[in-house]
Amino acid sequence: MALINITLPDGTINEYASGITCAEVVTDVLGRKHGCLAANVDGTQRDMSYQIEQSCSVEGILSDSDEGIHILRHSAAHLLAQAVMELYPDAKPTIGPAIDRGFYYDFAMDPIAESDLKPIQKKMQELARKNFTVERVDLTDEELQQHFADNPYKLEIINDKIEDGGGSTIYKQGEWYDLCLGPHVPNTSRLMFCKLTSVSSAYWRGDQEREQLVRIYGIVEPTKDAMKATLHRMEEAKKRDHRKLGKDLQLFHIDEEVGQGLILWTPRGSIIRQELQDFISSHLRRQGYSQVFTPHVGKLDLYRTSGHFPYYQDSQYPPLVERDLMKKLADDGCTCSELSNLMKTGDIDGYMLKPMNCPHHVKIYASQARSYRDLPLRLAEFGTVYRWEQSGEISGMTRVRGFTQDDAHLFVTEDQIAQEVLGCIELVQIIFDKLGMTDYRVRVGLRDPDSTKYVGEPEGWDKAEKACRDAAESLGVEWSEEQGEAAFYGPKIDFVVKDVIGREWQLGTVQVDYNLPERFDLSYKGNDGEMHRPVMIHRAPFGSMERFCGVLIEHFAGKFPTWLTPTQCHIITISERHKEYAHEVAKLLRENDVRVLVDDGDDTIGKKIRNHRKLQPAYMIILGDGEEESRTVSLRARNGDQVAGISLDDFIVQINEEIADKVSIPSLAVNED
RNA sequence: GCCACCGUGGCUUAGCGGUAUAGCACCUCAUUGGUAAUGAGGAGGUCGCGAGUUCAAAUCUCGCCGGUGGCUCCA
Repeated sequence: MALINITLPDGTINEYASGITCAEVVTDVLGRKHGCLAANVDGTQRDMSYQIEQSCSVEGILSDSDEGIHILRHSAAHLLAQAVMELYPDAKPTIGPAIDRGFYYDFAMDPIAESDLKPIQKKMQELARKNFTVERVDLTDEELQQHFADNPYKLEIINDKIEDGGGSTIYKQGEWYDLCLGPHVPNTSRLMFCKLTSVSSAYWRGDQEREQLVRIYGIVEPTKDAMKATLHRMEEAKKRDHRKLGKDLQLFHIDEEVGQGLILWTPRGSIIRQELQDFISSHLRRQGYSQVFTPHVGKLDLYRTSGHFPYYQDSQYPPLVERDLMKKLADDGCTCSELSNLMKTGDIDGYMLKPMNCPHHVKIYASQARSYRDLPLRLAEFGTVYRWEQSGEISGMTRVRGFTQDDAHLFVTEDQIAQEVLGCIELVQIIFDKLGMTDYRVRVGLRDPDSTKYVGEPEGWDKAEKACRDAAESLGVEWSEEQGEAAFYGPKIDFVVKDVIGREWQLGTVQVDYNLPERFDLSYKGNDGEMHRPVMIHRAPFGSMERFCGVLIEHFAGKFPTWLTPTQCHIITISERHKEYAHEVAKLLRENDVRVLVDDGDDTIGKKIRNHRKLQPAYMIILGDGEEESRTVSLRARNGDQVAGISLDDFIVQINEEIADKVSIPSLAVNED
């Protein structure tokens, strides 16, 4: 028998007989209890049963590695399908991949309820315990057709994805088998710790026009402890959900009578928003932006010119038509669809809630003759826009129908693009740094070189794309280039963050735009005396105040830094005779721009502390005889730390410093170990 | 929009065919208390909205409104 050399991760080379399996190699190296699920053979993932014929490198894949957990999840999806097929023989399995947080499997079957998951999960555990060997089998094209003859979904995949004559593989465990490339765990006992989390619907191949499938989600962990830890993490995440905290902390309210996805900022939430806006504004002024204000509506014609009305109608609130015109049309017997047609063709006009601020800003640019000396012209506005999101998409503050962008439009010459894009990015960096937000990724959307849908000249695009890349690079965080992800009018940079349950949300965006200046026929006179077309940069570094605050609530888990905390100090009296001093302290703090709240009620001190904790003030100030006599305050921090006897004057100085510096964690009363 | 689940006073929640349960918050009284619940009392709900079934509906049925999770991270 031929001998082969196998290189191990540490560089040593062992000699084995050709045909040895991955499992045997790994066992030989790591011992019987190696815990590997599969192996990398020359960098390619293989099953443990894979027979090695030639010299190569081999590395075991452990269940707690990224690769390992992925395999575990994928195998758990198979186990789920096996369980569902035993309980619902008429179901047709379709696809079941591993995903970032677990796995899912889609079935063509009658809808099931969440309560049906328990029995399925039980069946999975039962099957896992039977410890089926998971076996890879090579099949020819004909055999594949036979094996999946009763499953049109699998046949579609076979026909679409598998080259003729190539055949493919299935994985078998017991009687059940599935079309799959693998690799998979060697046996089902590895899948003991599974939990099905939810059931929902999905369309076959994500296409709304196609069959609706039942999707079952689950999570799997290699050990009982790992499962416990994951479940605990999920519980903790729930506690910092901005929708829960928004209610607890009285930051915002959504009222069904006002409308879905429309945020009412309560007094406490408004303070946070206002502080953020002030912060952003101060940096905008430094960067040479001009603040503007524009109304919430504009004429339909404006949006015909910009292209919003014809192209994005489905995601806009329906247009507003003047009352007299409406009446006249009604008297003439005009139907709704006729009205809609008349608006589309431009035969009648109306108004629209603005879906974007750019057309208004463009009109400010165009209100004067511009010369190259005016550029770059940077127009900024906290502009509120309205979009008709699908009802099922709406969620808390992160997906809404009315929101305020920290918007700006920069009108620049082509030569200025790079520098201005960089300026936009710098602003994001300054503010993210201040807020301690480091967990975000940057996506640079570039044009698809093979497509012709893009407006503008290729040379301009090259420059703009380079500007976006360079800007992203300058941030020093994870960023990726995505070809074909550019808007048709220019490349862009997006900032993406995750919420507590791991969903990704796009916050800010910087977009270079050759299109709108064209559509609105914008121009400026260059130093050559000729007329030129400016380029626009759209940028909303935080996306919307709503989404940004939602993400921020979760980022801080409701424990905002002092400068953002709605009520920074809650003053608590020990007894009734300290009332006067408490109000004196409150008055003094207010005069020094500190936001305070006084509780001079007759609850006990313990009770008051307990109650006030719910609102997460930066500090509680406890006032009793001692404090009053010495004109001091005693502080209690959020973590329970206490400092007594700080002179009132010192405290005012210190808290004002803390507020001015925008430190992320209130630290005045925190004892250092 | 589509699928599943959910909707009881400001918040959390019991009840799931005989006109509603508790805690917190709120108000009153007593207590004047030193760092995560002092005691007693009180007020507050047409059980999301509308229809239907029934002698009787928070409870069953249907429609609507709203919320939650999900709707390609592809065999």
